Amino acid sequence: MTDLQDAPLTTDRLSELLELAIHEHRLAPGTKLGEDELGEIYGVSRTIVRAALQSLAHQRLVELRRNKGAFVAQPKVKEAREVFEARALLEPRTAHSAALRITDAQIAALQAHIDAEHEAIHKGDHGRALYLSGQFHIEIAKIADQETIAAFIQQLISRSSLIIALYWQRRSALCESNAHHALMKAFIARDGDRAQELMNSHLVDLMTSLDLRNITATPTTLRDALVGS
Amino acid sequence: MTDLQDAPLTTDRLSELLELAIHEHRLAPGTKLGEDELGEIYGVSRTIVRAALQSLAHQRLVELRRNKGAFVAQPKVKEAREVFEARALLEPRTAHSAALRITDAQIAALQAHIDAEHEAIHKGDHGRALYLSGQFHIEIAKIADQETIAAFIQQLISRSSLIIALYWQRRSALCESNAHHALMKAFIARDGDRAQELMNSHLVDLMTSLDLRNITATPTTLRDALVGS
DNA sequence: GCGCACAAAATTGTATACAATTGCGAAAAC
DNA sequence: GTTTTCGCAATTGTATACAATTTTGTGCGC
Repeated sequence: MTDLQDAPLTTDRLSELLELAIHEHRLAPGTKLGEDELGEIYGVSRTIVRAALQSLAHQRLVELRRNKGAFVAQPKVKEAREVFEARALLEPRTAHSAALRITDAQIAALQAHIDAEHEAIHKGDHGRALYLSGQFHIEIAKIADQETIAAFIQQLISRSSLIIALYWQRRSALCESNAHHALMKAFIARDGDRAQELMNSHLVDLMTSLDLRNITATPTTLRDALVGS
Repeated sequence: MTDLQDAPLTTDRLSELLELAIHEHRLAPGTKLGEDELGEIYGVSRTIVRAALQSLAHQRLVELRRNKGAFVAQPKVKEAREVFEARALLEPRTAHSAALRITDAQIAALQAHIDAEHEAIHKGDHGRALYLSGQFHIEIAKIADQETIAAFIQQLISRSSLIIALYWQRRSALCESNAHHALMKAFIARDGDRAQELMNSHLVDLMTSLDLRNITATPTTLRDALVGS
């Protein structure tokens, strides 16, 4: 369970590990993240754990309840909508910029990324596939050379992963990365307008594949219902 | 110097105090924020101070250098551009939504906000005027009922304050809140398109009032030049 | 006088100890 | 048998002590 390298974990590294676990749906929304528990698992003191949890709380991946502890966040329906509305504002234009700036090397890297995504799907590792699928969007923001927006998108992608865990409705056909493939073609053609349009449809597709009708944010499992207030 | 209420400060409260100080230009970019120093000033232990500094670092208001300490951030020219590009992506559409949703009570509150802004300018309290000017934008995002986007805008506004501290060129005529007044009229008319257009021009105006030509991020004072790497 | 090396002081990084709050459970009362 | 209440266990909040790193200051050699 602990890292292979027994070098003491830093705060940032621990944050990354936890973020990855959440992103890959190994940690379900509502799960309690006890400080002592995490500290023992990763061989660090509560000081480090607390800093990492605060970091994740800042990204809205973790909810801190005073004197209660840290829990993997459970975004409400309203928050889910807001996240996708924010993505709709940021990502299409960013894809546009990326298409105009992308280099051949970056195209190759993106293609490798998609290949890895396909491989994960083929292996049935849905968690990793979902993670890579999100990273694809972040890579685009980086290609657009917009670090500030990329940071926002990164947060929104992570939160989207939580939202998918809670509100995904069609269990089959996870991560139809046809959309990513189509985007690639637009990038190769350096067609900014088309990339923007494709990204927009992609996000609409994603959102409509969620079930955001029900008002109550139903926890996934019975246990979560008891743990979460 | 310390708070009137001698109740022990919480992490969040300390973050707010420091953020306000940065926003009002009482803390200049590059200023070193020593942990012991802050702890003594506010009567809390380094534990609290560290948490607050980490929080501010997440908002990019403070830069943490390992084994060196915390410093008020000094955004580079590229970052300054990125911040305003992100604002240009988020705020006009948000103003549009706000104009369609705003209630009479919210209009009154916004008007009171503008009045307070004018008062601060009249008193010559430029720091407070700048702060209120930023809060105006955040209020709009809240009226649009977009908490997620509002949080992003809040961060961008704070960072804009640092950018203004570093790159403002016309020293006179600070915070021409005519723009805010014009926006108010669009809100009162519930004219979404006009609000969106006005917000866009307002941001362009703001950005063109900066001097982002020079490649080197020149520190404001000689001391900063020595402190900053 | 200048420069390098080593030592001391100061500051940050981390762990641990203690305080406060919460939640659970057992015991007692009805 | 059910409910209420008190107390203990567990967990988080905060402060402090210790370790590691950086910076500063001093002295020796050239």
